[in-house]
Amino acid sequence: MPVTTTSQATTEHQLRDALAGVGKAIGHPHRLRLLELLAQRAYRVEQLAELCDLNMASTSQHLQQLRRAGLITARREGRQMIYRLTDDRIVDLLGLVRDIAQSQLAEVERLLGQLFPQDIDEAPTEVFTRERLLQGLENGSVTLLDVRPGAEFEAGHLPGARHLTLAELKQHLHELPADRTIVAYCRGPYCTLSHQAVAYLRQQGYRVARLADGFPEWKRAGLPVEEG
Amino acid sequence: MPVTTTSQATTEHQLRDALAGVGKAIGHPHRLRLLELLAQRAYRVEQLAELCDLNMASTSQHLQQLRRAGLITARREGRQMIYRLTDDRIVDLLGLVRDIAQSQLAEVERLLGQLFPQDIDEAPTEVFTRERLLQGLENGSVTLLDVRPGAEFEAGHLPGARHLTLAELKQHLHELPADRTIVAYCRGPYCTLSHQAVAYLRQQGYRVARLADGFPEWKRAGLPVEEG
DNA sequence: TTTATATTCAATTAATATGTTGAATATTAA
DNA sequence: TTAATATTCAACATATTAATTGAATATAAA
Repeated sequence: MPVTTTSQATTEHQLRDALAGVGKAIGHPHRLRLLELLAQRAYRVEQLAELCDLNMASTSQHLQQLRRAGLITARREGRQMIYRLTDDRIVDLLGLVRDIAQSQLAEVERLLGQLFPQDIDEAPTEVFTRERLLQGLENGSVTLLDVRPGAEFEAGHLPGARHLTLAELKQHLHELPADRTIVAYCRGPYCTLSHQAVAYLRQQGYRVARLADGFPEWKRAGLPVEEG
Repeated sequence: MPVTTTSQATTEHQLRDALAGVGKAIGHPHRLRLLELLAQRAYRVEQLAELCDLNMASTSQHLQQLRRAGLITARREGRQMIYRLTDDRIVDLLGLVRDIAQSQLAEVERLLGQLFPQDIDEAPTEVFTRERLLQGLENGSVTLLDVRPGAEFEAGHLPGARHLTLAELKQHLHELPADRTIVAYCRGPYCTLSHQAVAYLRQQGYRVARLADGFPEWKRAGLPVEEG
Protein backbone atom coordinates (compact mmCIF):
# COMPACT_ATOMS: atom_id res chain seq x y z
CA MET A 1 0.00 0.00 0.00
CA PRO A 2 1.25 3.50 -0.67
CA VAL A 3 3.07 5.02 2.23
CA THR A 4 2.50 8.55 3.42
CA THR A 5 5.20 9.39 5.90
CA THR A 6 4.65 12.05 8.51
CA SER A 7 7.46 14.09 7.03
CA GLN A 8 5.92 14.24 3.58
CA ALA A 9 3.48 16.97 4.50
CA THR A 10 6.35 18.92 6.04
CA THR A 11 8.48 18.56 2.94
CA GLU A 12 5.61 19.70 0.78
CA HIS A 13 5.16 22.69 3.02
CA GLN A 14 8.85 23.55 2.82
CA LEU A 15 8.69 23.22 -0.92
CA ARG A 16 5.74 25.57 -1.08
CA ASP A 17 7.63 27.96 1.18
CA ALA A 18 10.53 28.01 -1.24
CA LEU A 19 8.24 28.65 -4.22
CA ALA A 20 6.45 31.37 -2.28
CA GLY A 21 9.88 32.97 -1.91
CA VAL A 22 9.87 33.66 -5.64
CA GLY A 23 6.49 35.36 -5.31
CA LYS A 24 7.66 37.39 -2.34
CA ALA A 25 10.71 38.47 -4.30
CA ILE A 26 8.67 39.91 -7.16
CA GLY A 27 6.06 41.19 -4.69
CA HIS A 28 7.59 44.59 -4.11
CA PRO A 29 7.66 47.53 -6.54
CA HIS A 30 11.33 48.32 -5.94
CA ARG A 31 12.35 44.78 -6.68
CA LEU A 32 10.24 44.74 -9.82
CA ARG A 33 12.02 47.89 -10.94
CA LEU A 34 15.39 46.28 -10.22
CA LEU A 35 14.42 43.26 -12.29
CA GLU A 36 13.24 45.44 -15.15
CA LEU A 37 16.58 47.20 -15.19
CA LEU A 38 18.54 43.97 -14.92
CA ALA A 39 16.54 42.59 -17.84
CA GLN A 40 18.24 45.24 -19.96
CA ARG A 41 21.81 44.64 -18.80
CA ALA A 42 24.01 43.76 -15.82
CA TYR A 43 24.46 46.57 -13.30
CA ARG A 44 26.48 47.49 -10.24
CA VAL A 45 24.70 48.17 -6.96
CA GLU A 46 25.53 51.86 -7.09
CA GLN A 47 24.01 52.31 -10.54
CA LEU A 48 20.86 50.45 -9.54
CA ALA A 49 20.56 52.54 -6.38
CA GLU A 50 20.73 55.71 -8.42
CA LEU A 51 18.32 54.54 -11.11
CA CYS A 52 15.79 53.41 -8.51
CA ASP A 53 16.33 56.41 -6.25
CA LEU A 54 17.20 54.22 -3.28
CA ASN A 55 20.14 54.29 -0.92
CA MET A 56 22.80 51.64 -1.37
CA ALA A 57 22.06 49.61 1.74
CA SER A 58 18.41 49.32 0.79
CA THR A 59 19.28 48.43 -2.77
CA SER A 60 21.76 45.81 -1.62
CA GLN A 61 19.18 44.25 0.64
CA HIS A 62 16.57 44.05 -2.08
CA LEU A 63 19.14 42.55 -4.42
CA GLN A 64 19.90 39.90 -1.89
CA GLN A 65 16.28 38.97 -1.58
CA LEU A 66 16.17 38.56 -5.32
CA ARG A 67 19.30 36.48 -5.14
CA ARG A 68 17.96 34.23 -2.41
CA ALA A 69 14.90 33.66 -4.59
CA GLY A 70 17.14 32.55 -7.44
CA LEU A 71 16.19 35.40 -9.77
CA ILE A 72 19.56 37.14 -9.99
CA THR A 73 23.22 36.28 -9.43
CA ALA A 74 26.13 38.39 -8.27
CA ARG A 75 29.70 38.34 -9.47
CA ARG A 76 32.48 40.35 -7.90
CA GLU A 77 34.56 42.37 -10.33
CA GLY A 78 37.32 44.29 -8.60
CA ARG A 79 35.77 46.24 -5.83
CA GLN A 80 32.25 46.13 -7.21
CA MET A 81 29.50 43.56 -7.42
CA ILE A 82 27.84 42.98 -10.77
CA TYR A 83 24.28 41.72 -10.69
CA ARG A 84 22.46 40.06 -13.56
CA LEU A 85 19.39 37.88 -14.14
CA THR A 86 20.09 34.20 -13.54
CA ASP A 87 18.05 33.17 -16.44
CA ASP A 88 16.10 34.42 -19.44
CA ARG A 89 13.02 32.81 -17.97
CA ILE A 90 12.85 35.69 -15.50
CA VAL A 91 11.87 37.80 -18.52
CA ASP A 92 9.06 35.33 -19.20
CA LEU A 93 7.98 35.56 -15.57
CA LEU A 94 7.77 39.34 -15.65
CA GLY A 95 5.93 39.20 -18.96
CA LEU A 96 3.42 36.68 -17.69
CA VAL A 97 2.72 38.70 -14.56
CA ARG A 98 2.22 41.74 -16.77
CA ASP A 99 -0.16 39.89 -19.06
CA ILE A 100 -2.22 38.43 -16.26
CA ALA A 101 -2.44 41.73 -14.40
CA GLN A 102 -3.34 43.58 -17.56
CA SER A 103 -6.16 41.26 -18.50
CA GLN A 104 -7.58 40.79 -15.00
CA LEU A 105 -7.10 44.06 -13.16
CA ALA A 106 -9.16 47.08 -14.15
CA GLU A 107 -6.71 49.25 -12.23
CA VAL A 108 -3.87 48.23 -14.53
CA GLU A 109 -6.00 48.90 -17.57
CA ARG A 110 -6.77 52.36 -16.22
CA LEU A 111 -3.13 53.17 -15.47
CA LEU A 112 -2.04 52.03 -18.91
CA GLY A 113 -4.63 54.28 -20.47
CA GLN A 114 -3.11 57.11 -18.50
CA LEU A 115 0.48 56.22 -19.35
CA PHE A 116 -0.16 55.65 -23.04
CA PRO A 117 -3.00 58.00 -23.99
CA GLN A 118 -4.48 57.41 -27.43
CA ASP A 119 -4.97 60.64 -29.30
CA ILE A 120 -8.43 59.97 -30.54
CA ASP A 121 -8.10 62.10 -33.67
CA GLU A 122 -5.10 60.27 -34.97
CA ALA A 123 -4.89 56.84 -36.42
CA PRO A 124 -3.27 54.52 -33.88
CA THR A 125 0.46 53.96 -34.14
CA GLU A 126 1.44 50.93 -36.12
CA VAL A 127 2.82 48.16 -33.91
CA PHE A 128 5.38 45.70 -35.30
CA THR A 129 5.69 42.15 -34.07
CA ARG A 130 9.17 40.67 -33.91
CA GLU A 131 8.40 38.59 -37.01
CA ARG A 132 7.32 41.58 -39.02
CA LEU A 133 10.37 43.54 -37.93
CA LEU A 134 12.70 40.72 -38.95
CA GLN A 135 11.08 40.67 -42.35
CA GLY A 136 11.32 44.45 -42.71
CA LEU A 137 14.99 44.39 -41.74
CA GLU A 138 15.69 41.66 -44.27
CA ASN A 139 14.14 43.46 -47.21
CA GLY A 140 15.53 46.82 -46.07
CA SER A 141 12.18 48.55 -45.75
CA VAL A 142 12.65 49.72 -42.16
CA THR A 143 15.16 51.67 -40.10
CA LEU A 144 15.51 50.44 -36.55
CA LEU A 145 15.83 52.95 -33.71
CA ASP A 146 16.85 52.16 -30.11
CA VAL A 147 15.73 54.94 -27.75
CA ARG A 148 16.92 53.46 -24.45
CA PRO A 149 19.64 55.10 -22.34
CA GLY A 150 23.08 54.81 -23.93
CA ALA A 151 24.46 52.37 -21.38
CA GLU A 152 21.70 49.89 -22.13
CA PHE A 153 22.21 50.17 -25.86
CA GLU A 154 25.93 49.61 -25.48
CA ALA A 155 25.45 46.48 -23.39
CA GLY A 156 23.36 44.91 -26.13
CA HIS A 157 20.90 45.87 -28.86
CA LEU A 158 19.03 44.62 -31.89
CA PRO A 159 21.27 44.07 -34.91
CA GLY A 160 21.57 47.16 -37.09
CA ALA A 161 19.77 49.44 -34.64
CA ARG A 162 20.63 53.12 -34.65
CA HIS A 163 20.83 54.60 -31.15
CA LEU A 164 19.38 57.98 -30.27
CA THR A 165 17.96 59.03 -26.92
CA LEU A 166 14.91 61.26 -26.87
CA ALA A 167 17.15 64.22 -26.09
CA GLU A 168 19.37 63.50 -29.09
CA LEU A 169 16.50 62.96 -31.47
CA LYS A 170 15.94 66.59 -32.42
CA GLN A 171 19.50 67.33 -33.53
CA HIS A 172 19.92 64.17 -35.54
CA LEU A 173 16.50 64.30 -37.13
CA HIS A 174 17.83 65.00 -40.63
CA GLU A 175 19.95 61.84 -40.48
CA LEU A 176 16.83 59.69 -40.39
CA PRO A 177 15.39 58.47 -43.68
CA ALA A 178 12.11 60.01 -44.80
CA ASP A 179 11.32 57.25 -47.27
CA ARG A 180 11.41 54.25 -44.94
CA THR A 181 9.42 53.30 -41.88
CA ILE A 182 11.32 53.96 -38.65
CA VAL A 183 10.62 51.29 -36.04
CA ALA A 184 11.44 52.44 -32.50
CA TYR A 185 11.91 50.12 -29.55
CA CYS A 186 12.83 50.49 -25.89
CA ARG A 187 12.84 48.47 -22.67
CA GLY A 188 9.56 46.65 -23.08
CA PRO A 189 5.79 46.91 -23.26
CA TYR A 190 5.41 49.20 -20.24
CA CYS A 191 8.28 51.52 -21.11
CA THR A 192 7.21 54.92 -22.41
CA LEU A 193 10.39 55.81 -24.31
CA SER A 194 9.43 54.37 -27.69
CA HIS A 195 5.94 55.86 -27.40
CA GLN A 196 7.46 59.28 -26.85
CA ALA A 197 9.89 58.87 -29.72
CA VAL A 198 7.11 57.75 -32.03
CA ALA A 199 4.89 60.67 -31.06
CA TYR A 200 7.65 63.15 -31.81
CA LEU A 201 8.78 61.62 -35.08
CA ARG A 202 5.25 61.32 -36.30
CA GLN A 203 4.61 64.96 -35.54
CA GLN A 204 7.70 65.75 -37.60
CA GLY A 205 6.20 63.94 -40.55
CA TYR A 206 8.12 60.66 -40.43
CA ARG A 207 6.64 57.27 -41.18
CA VAL A 208 7.07 55.56 -37.85
CA ALA A 209 6.05 52.45 -35.92
CA ARG A 210 6.76 50.82 -32.59
CA LEU A 211 8.03 47.34 -31.74
CA ALA A 212 5.42 45.57 -29.59
CA ASP A 213 7.89 44.65 -26.88
CA GLY A 214 11.48 45.50 -26.03
CA PHE A 215 15.05 44.34 -26.03
CA PRO A 216 14.74 41.69 -23.26
CA GLU A 217 11.91 39.91 -25.05
CA TRP A 218 13.81 39.96 -28.33
CA LYS A 219 16.86 38.43 -26.70
CA ARG A 220 14.72 35.96 -24.79
CA ALA A 221 13.17 34.80 -28.05
CA GLY A 222 16.64 33.67 -29.10
CA LEU A 223 16.91 36.28 -31.85
CA PRO A 224 20.34 37.72 -32.66
CA VAL A 225 21.67 40.65 -30.65
CA GLU A 226 24.76 42.80 -31.03
CA GLU A 227 26.62 42.90 -27.74
CA GLY A 228 28.82 45.78 -26.66
CA MET B 1 10.47 67.45 -27.77
CA PRO B 2 9.17 64.49 -25.82
CA VAL B 3 7.23 65.45 -22.77
CA THR B 4 7.69 63.77 -19.42
CA THR B 5 4.91 64.88 -17.13
CA THR B 6 5.42 64.89 -13.39
CA SER B 7 2.68 62.33 -13.00
CA GLN B 8 4.31 59.79 -15.28
CA ALA B 9 6.72 58.54 -12.64
CA THR B 10 3.80 58.22 -10.24
CA THR B 11 1.75 56.27 -12.75
CA GLU B 12 4.66 53.96 -13.42
CA HIS B 13 5.02 53.43 -9.71
CA GLN B 14 1.34 52.64 -9.31
CA LEU B 15 1.58 50.23 -12.20
CA ARG B 16 4.52 48.48 -10.58
CA ASP B 17 2.55 48.37 -7.34
CA ALA B 18 -0.30 46.62 -9.09
CA LEU B 19 2.04 44.08 -10.69
CA ALA B 20 3.77 43.52 -7.36
CA GLY B 21 0.31 42.64 -6.04
CA VAL B 22 0.41 39.50 -8.18
CA GLY B 23 3.76 38.57 -6.66
CA LYS B 24 2.50 39.22 -3.16
CA ALA B 25 -0.51 37.05 -3.86
CA ILE B 26 1.57 34.02 -4.81
CA GLY B 27 4.11 34.88 -2.10
CA HIS B 28 2.54 32.86 0.68
CA PRO B 29 2.50 29.08 1.03
CA HIS B 30 -1.19 28.91 1.93
CA ARG B 31 -2.16 30.88 -1.13
CA LEU B 32 0.01 28.71 -3.31
CA ARG B 33 -1.76 25.69 -1.93
CA LEU B 34 -5.13 27.29 -2.63
CA LEU B 35 -4.08 27.99 -6.21
CA GLU B 36 -2.85 24.43 -6.67
CA LEU B 37 -6.20 23.13 -5.54
CA LEU B 38 -8.14 25.59 -7.68
CA ALA B 39 -6.05 24.53 -10.66
CA GLN B 40 -7.74 21.13 -10.33
CA ARG B 41 -11.32 22.36 -10.02
CA ALA B 42 -13.58 25.06 -8.59
CA TYR B 43 -14.13 24.83 -4.84
CA ARG B 44 -16.23 26.31 -2.08
CA VAL B 45 -14.55 28.17 0.77
CA GLU B 46 -15.41 25.46 3.23
CA GLN B 47 -13.81 22.72 1.15
CA LEU B 48 -10.67 24.77 0.65
CA ALA B 49 -10.47 25.52 4.35
CA GLU B 50 -10.62 21.83 5.14
CA LEU B 51 -8.12 20.78 2.48
CA CYS B 52 -5.65 23.45 3.61
CA ASP B 53 -6.27 22.90 7.30
CA LEU B 54 -7.21 26.53 7.83
CA ASN B 55 -10.22 28.11 9.45
CA MET B 56 -12.83 29.65 7.22
CA ALA B 57 -12.14 33.29 8.03
CA SER B 58 -8.48 32.87 7.23
CA THR B 59 -9.25 30.97 4.07
CA SER B 60 -11.73 33.61 2.98
CA GLN B 61 -9.17 36.37 3.53
CA HIS B 62 -6.49 34.60 1.54
CA LEU B 63 -8.99 33.99 -1.24
CA GLN B 64 -9.81 37.65 -1.34
CA GLN B 65 -6.18 38.56 -1.69
CA LEU B 66 -5.95 36.21 -4.62
CA ARG B 67 -9.08 37.79 -6.03
CA ARG B 68 -7.76 41.32 -5.65
CA ALA B 69 -4.64 40.22 -7.54
CA GLY B 70 -6.82 38.98 -10.39
CA LEU B 71 -5.85 35.32 -10.00
CA ILE B 72 -9.24 33.90 -9.01
CA THR B 73 -12.89 34.86 -9.32
CA ALA B 74 -15.83 34.17 -7.07
CA ARG B 75 -19.37 33.31 -8.05
CA ARG B 76 -22.20 32.98 -5.60
CA GLU B 77 -24.25 29.83 -5.91
CA GLY B 78 -27.07 29.69 -3.42
CA ARG B 79 -25.56 30.25 -0.04
CA GLN B 80 -22.05 29.37 -1.03
CA MET B 81 -19.25 31.07 -2.91
CA ILE B 82 -17.53 29.12 -5.65
CA TYR B 83 -13.96 30.12 -6.41
CA ARG B 84 -12.05 29.30 -9.57
CA LEU B 85 -8.97 30.46 -11.44
CA THR B 86 -9.64 33.48 -13.62
CA ASP B 87 -7.50 32.18 -16.35
CA ASP B 88 -5.51 29.19 -17.56
CA ARG B 89 -2.44 31.39 -17.57
CA ILE B 90 -2.37 31.08 -13.79
CA VAL B 91 -1.34 27.48 -14.42
CA ASP B 92 1.52 28.78 -16.58
CA LEU B 93 2.51 31.18 -13.83
CA LEU B 94 2.69 28.45 -11.21
CA GLY B 95 4.60 26.23 -13.61
CA LEU B 96 7.10 28.93 -14.44
CA VAL B 97 7.72 29.72 -10.78
CA ARG B 98 8.24 26.01 -10.19
CA ASP B 99 10.69 25.71 -13.06
CA ILE B 100 12.71 28.76 -12.06
CA ALA B 101 12.85 27.74 -8.42
CA GLN B 102 13.80 24.20 -9.32
CA SER B 103 16.67 25.19 -11.56
CA GLN B 104 18.01 28.02 -9.40
CA LEU B 105 17.44 26.99 -5.79
CA ALA B 106 19.50 24.17 -4.31
CA GLU B 107 16.99 23.97 -1.47
CA VAL B 108 14.21 23.05 -3.88
CA GLU B 109 16.41 20.45 -5.53
CA ARG B 110 17.11 18.96 -2.11
CA LEU B 111 13.45 18.90 -1.08
CA LEU B 112 12.45 17.26 -4.34
CA GLY B 113 15.07 14.59 -3.78
CA GLN B 114 13.47 13.98 -0.43
CA LEU B 115 9.90 13.98 -1.74
CA PHE B 116 10.64 11.78 -4.73
CA PRO B 117 13.47 9.48 -3.67
CA GLN B 118 15.06 7.50 -6.50
CA ASP B 119 15.59 3.92 -5.50
CA ILE B 120 19.11 3.54 -6.77
CA ASP B 121 18.81 -0.18 -7.46
CA GLU B 122 15.85 0.19 -9.75
CA ALA B 123 15.73 1.60 -13.20
CA PRO B 124 14.05 5.01 -13.07
CA THR B 125 10.33 5.17 -13.72
CA GLU B 126 9.43 5.92 -17.28
CA VAL B 127 8.01 9.41 -17.73
CA PHE B 128 5.50 10.14 -20.50
CA THR B 129 5.20 13.51 -22.16
CA ARG B 130 1.74 14.63 -23.18
CA GLU B 131 2.60 13.92 -26.82
CA ARG B 132 3.70 10.39 -26.10
CA LEU B 133 0.62 9.75 -24.01
CA LEU B 134 -1.65 10.99 -26.79
CA GLN B 135 0.05 8.64 -29.18
CA GLY B 136 -0.20 5.71 -26.78
CA LEU B 137 -3.90 6.39 -26.22
CA GLU B 138 -4.50 6.53 -29.95
CA ASN B 139 -2.89 3.21 -30.71
CA GLY B 140 -4.33 1.59 -27.58
CA SER B 141 -1.00 0.65 -26.06
CA VAL B 142 -1.61 2.37 -22.70
CA THR B 143 -4.18 2.40 -19.93
CA LEU B 144 -4.62 5.79 -18.30
CA LEU B 145 -5.04 6.01 -14.53
CA ASP B 146 -6.14 9.09 -12.57
CA VAL B 147 -5.11 8.80 -8.92
CA ARG B 148 -6.37 12.17 -7.67
CA PRO B 149 -9.17 12.46 -5.09
CA GLY B 150 -12.56 11.51 -6.48
CA ALA B 151 -13.96 15.04 -6.44
CA GLU B 152 -11.18 16.28 -8.67
CA PHE B 153 -11.59 13.43 -11.12
CA GLU B 154 -15.32 14.05 -11.32
CA ALA B 155 -14.87 17.75 -12.06
CA GLY B 156 -12.70 16.94 -15.06
CA HIS B 157 -10.18 14.37 -16.23
CA LEU B 158 -8.21 13.14 -19.21
CA PRO B 159 -10.34 11.34 -21.79
CA GLY B 160 -10.63 7.64 -21.15
CA ALA B 161 -8.93 7.77 -17.77
CA ARG B 162 -9.80 5.18 -15.18
CA HIS B 163 -10.13 6.59 -11.68
CA LEU B 164 -8.72 4.83 -8.62
CA THR B 165 -7.41 6.47 -5.49
CA LEU B 166 -4.37 4.99 -3.79
CA ALA B 167 -6.67 3.43 -1.21
CA GLU B 168 -8.79 1.77 -3.89
CA LEU B 169 -5.86 0.51 -5.88
CA LYS B 170 -5.31 -2.70 -3.96
CA GLN B 171 -8.84 -4.02 -4.29
CA HIS B 172 -9.18 -3.26 -7.97
CA LEU B 173 -5.72 -4.42 -8.90
CA HIS B 174 -6.97 -7.38 -10.90
CA GLU B 175 -9.06 -5.10 -13.09
CA LEU B 176 -5.93 -3.49 -14.48
CA PRO B 177 -4.36 -4.93 -17.64
CA ALA B 178 -1.08 -6.75 -17.24
CA ASP B 179 -0.21 -6.58 -20.93
CA ARG B 180 -0.32 -2.80 -21.40
CA THR B 181 1.59 0.07 -19.88
CA ILE B 182 -0.39 1.84 -17.20
CA VAL B 183 0.24 5.59 -17.22
CA ALA B 184 -0.67 7.27 -13.93
CA TYR B 185 -1.21 10.99 -13.50
CA CYS B 186 -2.22 13.31 -10.67
CA ARG B 187 -2.30 17.01 -9.83
CA GLY B 188 1.00 18.03 -11.32
CA PRO B 189 4.77 17.75 -11.20
CA TYR B 190 5.05 18.28 -7.42
CA CYS B 191 2.19 16.00 -6.48
CA THR B 192 3.25 12.68 -4.96
CA LEU B 193 0.12 10.69 -5.74
CA SER B 194 1.19 9.33 -9.12
CA HIS B 195 4.64 8.51 -7.78
CA GLN B 196 3.09 6.47 -5.02
CA ALA B 197 0.74 4.70 -7.38
CA VAL B 198 3.59 3.89 -9.75
CA ALA B 199 5.76 2.54 -6.94
CA TYR B 200 2.98 0.24 -5.77
CA LEU B 201 1.95 -1.02 -9.19
CA ARG B 202 5.54 -1.63 -10.16
CA GLN B 203 6.13 -3.63 -7.04
CA GLN B 204 3.07 -5.70 -8.01
CA GLY B 205 4.67 -6.46 -11.35
CA TYR B 206 2.77 -4.09 -13.61
CA ARG B 207 4.30 -2.21 -16.50
CA VAL B 208 3.79 1.34 -15.38
CA ALA B 209 4.81 4.92 -16.19
CA ARG B 210 4.01 8.42 -15.02
CA LEU B 211 2.75 11.46 -16.92
CA ALA B 212 5.32 14.27 -16.57
CA ASP B 213 2.79 16.79 -15.39
CA GLY B 214 -0.81 16.74 -14.28
CA PHE B 215 -4.40 17.53 -15.18
CA PRO B 216 -4.11 21.36 -15.09
CA GLU B 217 -1.22 21.39 -17.55
CA TRP B 218 -3.04 19.03 -19.87
CA LYS B 219 -6.11 21.21 -19.88
CA ARG B 220 -4.02 24.34 -20.21
CA ALA B 221 -2.38 22.88 -23.30
CA GLY B 222 -5.80 22.87 -24.92
CA LEU B 223 -6.03 19.09 -25.04
CA PRO B 224 -9.45 17.47 -24.67
CA VAL B 225 -10.85 16.79 -21.21
CA GLU B 226 -13.94 14.96 -20.03
CA GLU B 227 -15.89 17.19 -17.68
CA GLY B 228 -18.16 15.88 -14.95
C1' DT C 1 -41.12 35.93 8.69
C1' DT C 2 -38.05 33.28 11.09
C1' DT C 3 -34.26 30.18 11.27
C1' DA C 4 -30.15 27.94 9.73
C1' DT C 5 -26.01 28.11 7.20
C1' DA C 6 -21.99 29.79 4.46
C1' DT C 7 -19.28 33.43 4.03
C1' DT C 8 -17.32 37.85 4.94
C1' DC C 9 -16.18 41.79 7.89
C1' DA C 10 -13.96 44.04 11.93
C1' DA C 11 -10.90 44.19 15.59
C1' DT C 12 -7.18 42.44 18.05
C1' DT C 13 -2.66 40.57 18.70
C1' DA C 14 1.43 38.35 16.85
C1' DA C 15 4.68 37.94 13.27
C1' DT C 16 7.28 39.70 9.34
C1' DA C 17 9.03 43.05 6.13
C1' DT C 18 10.93 47.63 5.22
C1' DG C 19 13.93 51.74 5.41
C1' DT C 20 17.49 53.99 7.77
C1' DT C 21 21.65 54.70 10.10
C1' DG C 22 26.28 53.68 11.15
C1' DA C 23 29.74 50.07 11.55
C1' DA C 24 32.13 46.13 9.34
C1' DT C 25 34.15 43.75 5.39
C1' DA C 26 36.62 42.99 1.13
C1' DT C 27 39.17 44.64 -2.54
C1' DT C 28 42.17 47.85 -5.09
C1' DA C 29 45.48 51.52 -5.36
C1' DA C 30 48.94 54.24 -3.10
C1' DT D 1 51.04 48.48 5.00
C1' DT D 2 47.81 51.99 4.69
C1' DA D 3 44.05 54.52 2.69
C1' DA D 4 40.11 54.72 -0.27
C1' DT D 5 35.99 52.76 -2.10
C1' DA D 6 31.97 49.61 -2.99
C1' DT D 7 29.21 46.73 -0.78
C1' DT D 8 27.16 44.28 2.98
C1' DC D 9 25.84 43.57 7.83
C1' DA D 10 23.51 44.76 12.28
C1' DA D 11 20.24 47.09 14.82
C1' DC D 12 16.59 49.78 15.34
C1' DA D 13 11.89 52.15 14.45
C1' DT D 14 8.02 51.84 11.52
C1' DA D 15 4.79 49.73 8.47
C1' DT D 16 2.61 45.80 6.61
C1' DT D 17 0.77 41.22 6.84
C1' DA D 18 -1.15 36.99 9.25
C1' DA D 19 -4.13 34.36 12.37
C1' DT D 20 -7.84 34.38 15.49
C1' DT D 21 -12.12 35.47 17.45
C1' DG D 22 -16.72 36.97 17.42
C1' DA D 23 -20.17 39.77 15.01
C1' DA D 24 -22.50 40.93 10.64
C1' DT D 25 -24.41 39.83 6.16
C1' DA D 26 -26.69 37.28 2.54
C1' DT D 27 -29.17 33.49 0.93
C1' DA D 28 -32.27 29.35 1.21
C1' DA D 29 -35.38 26.61 3.63
C1' DA D 30 -38.94 26.15 7.17
